[in-house]
Formats: sequence, structure tokens, C-alpha cells
Amino acid sequence: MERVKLVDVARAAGVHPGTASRALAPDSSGLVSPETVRRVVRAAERLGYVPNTLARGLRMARSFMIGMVVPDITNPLFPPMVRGAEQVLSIAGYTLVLTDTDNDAASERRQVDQLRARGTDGFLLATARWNDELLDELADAGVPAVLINRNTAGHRLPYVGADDRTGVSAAVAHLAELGHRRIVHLAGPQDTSTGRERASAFRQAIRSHELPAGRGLVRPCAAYSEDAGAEATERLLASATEFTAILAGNDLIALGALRVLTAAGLRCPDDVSVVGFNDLPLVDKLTPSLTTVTLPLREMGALSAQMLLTALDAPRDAGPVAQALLGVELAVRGSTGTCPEAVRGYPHKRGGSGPYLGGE
Amino acid sequence: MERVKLVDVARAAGVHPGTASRALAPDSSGLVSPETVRRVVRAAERLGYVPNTLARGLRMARSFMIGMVVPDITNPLFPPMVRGAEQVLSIAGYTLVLTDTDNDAASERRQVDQLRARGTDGFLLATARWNDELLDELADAGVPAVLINRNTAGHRLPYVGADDRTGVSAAVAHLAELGHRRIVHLAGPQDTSTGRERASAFRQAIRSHELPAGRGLVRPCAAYSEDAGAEATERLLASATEFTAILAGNDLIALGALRVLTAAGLRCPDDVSVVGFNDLPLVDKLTPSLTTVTLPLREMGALSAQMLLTALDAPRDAGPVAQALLGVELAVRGSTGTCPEAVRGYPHKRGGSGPYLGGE
DNA sequence: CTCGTTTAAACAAACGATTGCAGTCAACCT
DNA sequence: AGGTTGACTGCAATCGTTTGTTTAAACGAG
Repeated sequence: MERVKLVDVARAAGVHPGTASRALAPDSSGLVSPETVRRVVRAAERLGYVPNTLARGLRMARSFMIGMVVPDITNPLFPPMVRGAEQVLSIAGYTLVLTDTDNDAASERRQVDQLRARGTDGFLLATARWNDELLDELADAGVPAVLINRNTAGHRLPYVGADDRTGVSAAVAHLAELGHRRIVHLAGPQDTSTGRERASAFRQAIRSHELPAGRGLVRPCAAYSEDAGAEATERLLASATEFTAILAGNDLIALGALRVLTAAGLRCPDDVSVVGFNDLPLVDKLTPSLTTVTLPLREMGALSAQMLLTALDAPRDAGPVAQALLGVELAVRGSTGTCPEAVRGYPHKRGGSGPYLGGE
Repeated sequence: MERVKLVDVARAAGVHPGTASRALAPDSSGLVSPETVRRVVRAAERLGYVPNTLARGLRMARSFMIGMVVPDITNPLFPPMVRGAEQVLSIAGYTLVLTDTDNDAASERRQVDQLRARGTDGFLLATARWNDELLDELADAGVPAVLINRNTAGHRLPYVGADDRTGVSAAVAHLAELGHRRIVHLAGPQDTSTGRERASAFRQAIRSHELPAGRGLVRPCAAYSEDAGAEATERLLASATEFTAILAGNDLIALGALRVLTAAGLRCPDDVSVVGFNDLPLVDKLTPSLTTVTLPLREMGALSAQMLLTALDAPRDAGPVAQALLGVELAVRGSTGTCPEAVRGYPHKRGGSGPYLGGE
């Protein structure tokens, strides 16, 4: 059974293909008599007509495809965003093309180029670095694109993210309320906006709670990964820094921290409280369950898609680029508890019987 | 800067567009003189020519796009498959279009229709039901498609899955070795091949280990979800069935079971051992860490993509449809331990002081 | 009654590539 | 020498839509 095309519908309705085309398109259906519209629409339904997107795209110089670029779809942070975006795009008649850059800049460029060659109408990018050449190029070229989750230094492209500052502030407030005074931030990579922003918000929160502000309280990790978090925690323990709580740049870093703390004989939350970021699936079922900041991932994906859609049929440069921040929530769980005495790194100086030092 | 098209290249090389087209296509470049080929290729490179995929697709009735359909990208089971498939497809010059059906048959049909309208060259489907009308239609229509993870009753389409039977068999062997004799299987939905296959493999394993085979040992859940697993476990406890171990249809079901067991005062693995399936991220960090069956998800995705590619340029019907099973591994962790005395449901009959009854 | 004016539908030209067919020209064979 | 072959390349149709431009009909006013 051959695919039914516009000519077939037109013939069935007894009109010219051109007329049928106008009748079917909501925009132009005003140009044809209501009676004819009805006839055409009915014929289309009866025959099960589905327009050929390639032909239409060729004629209209639009592909109705949106490219979405994520660093690693395997990271549970991204699927909800993808899902939110896909839902919005699909009801608007667009198709989502997903690509995974494997956290590699070269691969990212290749993917984006390939999509551009395909005539992709716009991009949803979750891979932004703080200084990102590729994104600058896209901005220069006027390619419709929206950033998700991570922003760039220039703020030249529309951006949808979470209100990280408020999340950090809530986390610090929570810890302060539990009596913690020496809080360490295991920050995310400083070449990402989230890493920088959360670190900056952390410093500000420390000040506003009038907590001791010494150096070494913010310790950037090499990556948003468990291993990077573990490594940073080892360095932290090896240093002489005293702390009773850790605010991690994200959940994976928190998991790495927990692993190392446990290995060092420190218990959570009895000895050290830990807060994560992102609320990945299952972190609520760990022992202890992880206190963390919940992000509206799905909504971020949906909103970014919507912003892209409006950008698509807006005039070339319509006002300033939008920067949207969605609200977050602190999920208080088992990994945070009231402050014990100050805890310090490894059995160094004032050596005691174990890693658990401080007052007393 | 306008996109350079084939005519531009042809003019620059001093040939007809048709000739340029042939010169550029590896298949037909034998039809044109080597000298001309060289000239055209150089011109194309110099001008930075990238063919318009839409135009080509329209003419050739191929889009170089592959549709991948998953029930829920948010389920950590799927991202690795997507990733494996994407990698293979992208190096073959194909683009992966991902859609999420939200576990809804109507939505699935809509998505597939839309993709077909777009001229999608083939499908990777992870949504198969045991009796699946849509897939039968696709098979009838001769649409190139490969099933992943789940199969259909008819076995009419190529399929790539995991060797579930061996996984189940290893799990049961492991439990039997720990001394368990009364093992219950909280099976997955029986309208999925995985649910049926694992249940069938379970029965066979019970027989081959000569374990007591009573009724009520296989208890299908309504879905592959934590809630469904919890509900099934409640019914199990309410029944008079004795058991010391549970083999869950997948990890989510296992999590539901653990929740209910804990709530009922039963401890894992002291009172009841639990085995999952799939090895989702983080289940190794739970307390107790979950013993489960690890699937080669990424490889499954890659292989299915490869099979689809070969199917794409094979003659219409080339031999029997391939059915590939990839090896699995049992990850033995903390949720399984040596058998205590028989455990039974709630304080019924022979009423004791708690839920923990049996021998002793 | 006629001449603008509106309204509705038909016509035909794109969009950018691929490809069957036909033509050119030189070489080759008998 | 004439016809045949074969290697290249040019020509033009085609894929299925959309859309600017006629054409045809209907309408209203002077």
C-alpha cells in the first residue's frame, strides 16, 4: 500500500493540490472557502494522509528537527530534561534528535556540525563550558539555540537553569541550623557555570551566616563524578582542615565523599553531615539517605524547548536573551544531623585514638 | 553566507550538476573519469559543500535517520542502550531520533507513525509487548526494525536481548547453594517477553535443582515498578506461602519488595535473601547492596544498531530473522545470605511472636 | 449594464539533489 | 571504411510540498 500524498487527497476532494495544501495548513486555511476546507480535511482523514516532512522541509527550508546535545545520557541528570523537551517539541510537530558527546569537545563539535549540515532548525545544549568557543560561534552565526543547566560566561544565548544560589543557600541554612559552623564545599569543576555559581553562592551563604570563612573551605573537584569527589575528600582529610559538614557540588561528588569518609572510619551523619545536589534516583534509599537539592529537571527541559520554539519564529534579534531560573527544593534526609564537636582530618597532630578529634 | 549547493560545485568544476553528483557519490564515481572526479571533489572541498540531506532524502526516499523508541528514557535501563546504538549509527552516517512513549500504546503508535511520515529508514524498538499489534503491522509492512530487550510472541522481527534464562539460572543456583529451598519469583508483567521468559526459566531452574515446586511460587507483578513489587510482596506476606528468598523480575521490583519486607520487620539478608535483575546504578550502594544480574546494555544497543544497518541494505527478505542473546553475569552482593530457617508470611497459624516463623 | 473589486480556486515554479536516458566522440574491429 | 562498442557527460524528469501569480467567477456600485 503506497503512501498517500497530497495529490491523492486533492483528487479525492476534487480540488487542486495547491488548494488542498492551503486547506490543510491552519495559517492559510482562511484563504479557502470553509466548505472546501471541510471536504479536503475529510478526504485527508479518510485516506489517512500524513504529509511528507522531507518534501515540506525542502520547500520551506526548515527541517522541523531540533538537536539536543548532552554530555552523557547515562547520567541520570539528563533523561528527565530530554523527556520534558521531547514532549513539548513533539506536540509542536518537531522531532528531537539526541546526541551524546561523551564529554568530549571534539566529539561535540563534530555532532553539532553534522546536525547543522542536516538543516537542524535549532539546538538545545546541555554541554556548555564557562568559556565555550563552539557556543560563541553558534551565537555569532545566529543559530537558534538554548542552553540548559549550564551557562556560558558571555550570557549570549538564552539559558534555562535551576536556581542554584537559592539551593545552596537553603542547604547552608539547614546545616547552620543544625549547629554546624565549619562547612566545606566540594565544588564542581570551575569551568562550568554550575560549579562556579554554587561555589560563589556558598561563599556568600557562609558570610551571611557569619560562619568562619577561612581558606580551603571551597575545594573544586576535577569533574562531577564519584571518583573526583573521592579524591577531593582524601585531600581534604589529609589537610588539617576542620569540618563537621560537607556541601557537595552534586550527588556523585557526595557519594565519593561518603565512600572516603566511611573508609576513614567517619560516620555520617554522626561525625560528618553531607549534602548533595540534584537528587538523583535512589539517593533517597541509601543508608544514610542523602540530603540533597531537588531540581525541576523535567520542567527545565520543557521550558528550554518552549523558549527555543518561540525563538524560532521570532524576528532575528528580538530583545535581550532570556535567562530563566527555576525553583529548587531542599530535600532533608538522613545524611545531615546535629553538629558533633569539630571533626578534623586524619590522625595528625594532637594525635588521638582515631580520626575523630576536636573538642572534648 | 548562503549554503553552497551542488550547482555551485558543478559550476566551479565546469561540469553538469548531474556529473558532479555522480562524482561525489562513492558508488557512482566509477562512471565518471578520474580526472573529473578529482576536479569535482576538490571544488566541493574548497567551497565547503555539504549536501542537503532533505533534498537527497526526498529524491532517494531515504532519510538516513533511525528512530529509537523506548518506553521511558528516565528508566536507567535504557540510556546505555541508546548510547551504544547512537555510537554505531553515527559513524555509519545515520542520525538517531529518540522518542519516549511514556509506556503508552497510543502514544507509541503516534510516534512511530510520525517517524514513518518523516521517512525514517528503520526502527530500534525497546517497547515490545508479547502480543503487539503495532509490531505485527511493521513486520507486515516490511519496515526495517530490530527489537531490543523485549521480544514478541511471533518472533517475526530481529531481536537483541540478554540471556535472561542463564541469568535466572545463575541466580537460583546461587540461592540454592546458600541453602535456600523455598524461593519465590516476583515476576515481571506477563505481557512482556522478559517477564515470561524469566518466569519460565525460574520454573525450570526450580525443577533442575529439585526444589519444592508448589503453586504460588511465581507471582507476576502488574508492572516493572517499585510500587508493583511492593504490592506483590504484600500479597505474598498475606498469603501463607513460606519462603526464605525472593528472585525479583527486576531491580525496581526488588526495591519494592525490600521496602515491604523491612516494614514487616523482616531483615535482609538475615531473614530473607533478595535478588534483582538489571543492576541499575546505585543498587550496589544500598544497604544491603543488591545481588542482581548485570546486563550488557551498551552492547545490546550497539549490536541492535548493527543488525539494523545490515538489514537496511540487504535484499527484502534475507533468510530467517536473527535472534541474538548476549551474555549476563550475576553480581553477588549483600542482599543474599545463607538460608535461615523457613520464613513464612504474617503471624498466621502456628502463630508465633513475630513474622519470623519456621523450624528453629 | 459595465467596470472595478473581492473571493476562491487553479496553475506552475520553485526547493536541491539523484538517475534513466540520450547524446558525443574516439577507439576499435573486421 | 563503416559500423559497433564503450567511456563520459549532458539533459531533463522526478521526489512531494508550498506559495506567488494568474484566471474565473461572483458581487456591488455608479
